[in-house]
Amino acid sequence: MKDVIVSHISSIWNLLSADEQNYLYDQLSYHTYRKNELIYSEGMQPENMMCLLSGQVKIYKVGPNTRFQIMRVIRPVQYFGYRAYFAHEPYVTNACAFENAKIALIPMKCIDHIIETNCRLAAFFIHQLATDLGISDQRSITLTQSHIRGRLAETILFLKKTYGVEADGATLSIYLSREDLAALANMTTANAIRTLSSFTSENLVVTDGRKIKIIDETALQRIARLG
Amino acid sequence: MKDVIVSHISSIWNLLSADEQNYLYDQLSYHTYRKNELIYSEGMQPENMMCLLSGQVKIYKVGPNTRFQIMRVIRPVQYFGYRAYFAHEPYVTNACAFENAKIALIPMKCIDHIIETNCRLAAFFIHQLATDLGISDQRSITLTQSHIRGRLAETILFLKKTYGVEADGATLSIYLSREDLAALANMTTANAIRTLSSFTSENLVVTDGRKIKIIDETALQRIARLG
DNA sequence: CTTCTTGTATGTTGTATATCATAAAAAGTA
DNA sequence: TACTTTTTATGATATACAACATACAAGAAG
Repeated sequence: MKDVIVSHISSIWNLLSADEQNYLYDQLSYHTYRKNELIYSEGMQPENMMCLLSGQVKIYKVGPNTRFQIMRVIRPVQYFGYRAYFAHEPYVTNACAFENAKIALIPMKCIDHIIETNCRLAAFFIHQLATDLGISDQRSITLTQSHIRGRLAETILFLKKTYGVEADGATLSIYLSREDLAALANMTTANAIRTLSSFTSENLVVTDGRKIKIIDETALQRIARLG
Repeated sequence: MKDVIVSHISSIWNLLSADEQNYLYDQLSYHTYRKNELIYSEGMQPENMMCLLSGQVKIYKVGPNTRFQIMRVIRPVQYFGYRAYFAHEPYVTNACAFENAKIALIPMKCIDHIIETNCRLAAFFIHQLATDLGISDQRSITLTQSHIRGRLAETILFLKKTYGVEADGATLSIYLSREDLAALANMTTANAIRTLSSFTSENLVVTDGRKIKIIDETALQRIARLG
């Protein structure tokens, strides 16, 4: 089992010395989460960093009016759950599997210890955090300044860029409920449905259940850019 | 001059070995910016990391409708301008001095080089980036989910926490224009003025020009919490 | 001292979008 | 099968806020 994990987490594993690999090997563990199962929640102390091996995970926050907003979606093979530990804080977000998920757990204490002497691993996290911070700042602007159509268009394009498309080159390979799509684009479910069906009648996309196929990407880009 | 800089940037200077200090000492430079002068702008390649020695700097982004939003305000002595370099991106924000500012410039190439072997410095940046990412995520929620009164109340409390108060224990020690206050709280200038004067007539704050004195902090917290 | 500019203040109107309501379709469940 | 629950869909209403307009105060510049 552990060897399977190791084969998946190569992007950090390869940064380690043989000694460090041995040290970490003993500490690795593994957990499966069922659909809609909570992985961690706001206020908890972060102990492990996680690597999603398969399935889908969403990281979200709950606002004052109980509406929830998806901050990022984790796809295999990505790491998550380390930010709070590095900031010496409890978690400020919630993580939930929205498809059955297999997750490798890596104790942050070990990571912290290795980082004391392994600068390449440190550089990995610096790069990761710096990239995520840029994305988060960009999202702040998009979510607050763009109008509904712009936000939904941008979200659809974002999903294409992040998750890619199926063999036809146009259908998003991630299937989200309308509610999650709304939580990602910061709008109510009703408006996500409404706006998506506008896009359909304007021949920008075609939907089939939760499948979204992009028809006119240029037009979507224009809508996203103008807000 | 350089020795003055060194005395100010102790939080990273102290993490360096004697050799590293000597190496960096030669590369340090220094620049003063006048009020409203641009320090860097979106699209530029990041070459230096900066340390604000005195004055005030705002980091902001411009949205699709040309409205600008302040992402963070830098106070002495804080570092900024390193995120984009670490993410291998051009700047995605603009930085502008809104009070005459003295700024130390530290070439990122040098930092990058030192980080290859100095894990303590790497850990400094990891901590910094992780903290900023948490703040950015929290702001996303506040700015999108709270209503005007909640956003302004939260912004005032945020300014108190970040910049502190004067001798009376209640007057914010940062003086922002109404326009900047609005850009920070993500609203139009007119609404910032309007809402602030509501707060005044409700005896939550007292204003005198750009001075804001907090009268009823508990009430402000309640408004911020409920959105 | 005027004149011009910039920041502050407040009222009015229009519109984007949340909220509420209802219903059909789809997906589980017995 | 029938029955419940969830998801999707669409219309009507309410409201928060942006946009616009106007006025005044305070500096800055002539």
